[in-house]
Amino acid sequence: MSERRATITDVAREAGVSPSTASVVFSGNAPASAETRRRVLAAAEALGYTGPDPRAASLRRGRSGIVGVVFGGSLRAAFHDPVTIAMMDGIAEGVAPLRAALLLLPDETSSAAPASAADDDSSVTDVTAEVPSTMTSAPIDAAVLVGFGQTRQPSLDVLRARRVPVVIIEGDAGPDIPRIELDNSAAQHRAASYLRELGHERVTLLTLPIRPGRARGWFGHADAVEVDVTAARLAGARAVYPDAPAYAAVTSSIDEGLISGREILAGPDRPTAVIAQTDLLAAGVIRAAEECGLRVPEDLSVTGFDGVEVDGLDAYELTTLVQPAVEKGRAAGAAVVAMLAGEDAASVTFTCSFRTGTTAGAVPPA
Amino acid sequence: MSERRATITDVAREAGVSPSTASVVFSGNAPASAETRRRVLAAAEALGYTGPDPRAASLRRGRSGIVGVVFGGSLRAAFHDPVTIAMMDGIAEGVAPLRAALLLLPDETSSAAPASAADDDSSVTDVTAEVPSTMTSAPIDAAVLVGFGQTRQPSLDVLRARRVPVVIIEGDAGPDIPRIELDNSAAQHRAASYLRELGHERVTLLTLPIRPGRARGWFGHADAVEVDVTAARLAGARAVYPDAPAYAAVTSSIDEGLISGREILAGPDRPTAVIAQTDLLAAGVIRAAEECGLRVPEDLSVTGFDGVEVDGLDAYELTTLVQPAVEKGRAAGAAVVAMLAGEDAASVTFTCSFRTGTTAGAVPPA
DNA sequence: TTGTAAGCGTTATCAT
DNA sequence: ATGATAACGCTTACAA
Repeated sequence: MSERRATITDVAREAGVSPSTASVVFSGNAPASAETRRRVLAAAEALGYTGPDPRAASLRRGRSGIVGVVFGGSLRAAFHDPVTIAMMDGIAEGVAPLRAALLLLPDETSSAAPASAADDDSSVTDVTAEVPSTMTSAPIDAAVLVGFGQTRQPSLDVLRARRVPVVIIEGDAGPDIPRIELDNSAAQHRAASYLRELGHERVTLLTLPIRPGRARGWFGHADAVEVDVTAARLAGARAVYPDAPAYAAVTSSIDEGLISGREILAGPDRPTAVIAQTDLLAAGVIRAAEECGLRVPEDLSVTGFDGVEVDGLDAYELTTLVQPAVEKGRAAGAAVVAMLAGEDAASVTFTCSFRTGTTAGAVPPA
Repeated sequence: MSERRATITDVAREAGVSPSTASVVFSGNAPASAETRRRVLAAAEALGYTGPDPRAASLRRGRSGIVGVVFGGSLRAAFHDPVTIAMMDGIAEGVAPLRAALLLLPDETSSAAPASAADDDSSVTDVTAEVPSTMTSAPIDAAVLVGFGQTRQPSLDVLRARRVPVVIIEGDAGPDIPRIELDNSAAQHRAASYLRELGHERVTLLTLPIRPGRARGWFGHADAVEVDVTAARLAGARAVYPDAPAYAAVTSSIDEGLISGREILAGPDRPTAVIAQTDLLAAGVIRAAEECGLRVPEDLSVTGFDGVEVDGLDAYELTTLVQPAVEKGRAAGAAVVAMLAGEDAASVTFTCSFRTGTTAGAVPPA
């Protein structure tokens, strides 16, 4: 009932041409006469042939037309972040010349399964043990690493061993890997300076997590800040306000900002300004301020970071640092295209622009 | 400088075994002695061989280990919707037995590019013309269609022609395609009944778009509702409130709900309850109510739909219909697994559960 | 412009 | 438990 699927050879035979000619008609990689094209296409239609099998084509070509996007966490977490989504958009655009599609590769550490009995027998290290199987067996031409901490080294090792070209966004993967970066520190410095010019002295910093897994709360100069982005933005703020109290959130969301904001605003020495490390956190702080009956920016100034559209913040325009998220993705995509073309891709650092919104103003009179 | 990449044949030779034996060591598809395994692995390490080339393996196996996820729009739009993200999570879980990765296939209609001169010459229809090239050339084993309107028929045709197993979430793709559905109408009916029991008479419906591209605004019984989800939920509400005024949003977001909410609450005959078709819209309506100085639920009752966590709605627990979004995805994944195993997958309809939150209460005294 | 030929690297089958 | 062999379906030199 279901006969063997037609191949390009069948189509060629039916059309009375050679397989290579038929191939050329489908790929367009060489000229073919209109008449030949017509015959081949007609034969294809007659046989229900829908075009070259991508699996066979990719073996022969050595390219699959797929670019992997590796996240340092769950899909859910990644897509909760508007910046990540914008970057994905950019990556898709950037790799467009390749006509490539994006393969989602979440890189969650699988709990290290105890290996088989023969373990101490073998001196051979199974480097793939702590790496999702898709990472080793997905037919990707290149990979973009997103939001990568030091933690994900094993996956990176696998990719390098496979000689898959890799570019990393916001992270350090060693000297050979092109990086797409942001001027986090300088940018945050600008926002802090702005507040200082407005006269703010009592400023609190609301940061991203300083360490994976650490609980929400205050931290001091003694606490190590292990997350790069957090550290960079923190440094920029600290350059202006060296001794500002700092409070670390556990994630970037409005609700998290609200919870953190409540605590920050509850203290005896209430700040006149809060520098939040993301727009979502800033939005939450604004909510917290509203709860306390504080007006923004009259009683409290709030700055964010990212420049994303925060859904539900309609009434305000956030004073924030707008990062070119889509362009970061686009640059990563372009880097991939370059590497695949045999050129070597340079690292890029993007610059945030400071946007004066409506959420930061003069320091309130004492 | 860069010599040819080692193949499994090289590894086999180095290890003194046959290629098929080496293959077995890597795939685990047949038993191999510990000693053989050790030798092969050692040879692989020595040669820098990182495992079978996925492209070759997928040609031979006839499987790529990739499941496509097709969105009826841009990635950006898709990932803006928390329900979609939850579903993606579920799909990933559902296809886990396949050890497959997910390929993103946005299905935006490319502006029909005028074809070459020889056009009227040819009677052969190029069915792929209005379909993204990735759809025709991506090595996917199966596809999950998400949020699909009638619009995307061409892509579906391509997939069927390629004989790629397809399952569709919230949409109708014809009798042969397994569907993952929700009891939208019945569920919405429950929420409406609840409001009626609370005594509400003046109720306004805030719906999803009734037609792609239509502007925000009021609509009546005469207006055709072309979007399935919108129609189903609307019908459920209309069964209880046949003549309730209805207002269509243009998307599902808090800000959109806020804008719509303002207009809904501004009228002369202000409703005592709003039935919103999504949680995000409901959240926006609540914001709008707050703006007018209306208390929820004392002055205005609001119900949502979806049961997602709305970031920034901390103070309320939405009265809503909780849909099993993750399970929908999981079911789609399971259907894919079944179809790939040669079984045929049944359609599934999931049931929403009504959650009594804090946003709907008794009708305020006149 | 079209045809011929030679793989691309792997794995399933069937012996042994 | 291991080995020999034959595809999997296509594309690209190269020749005509």
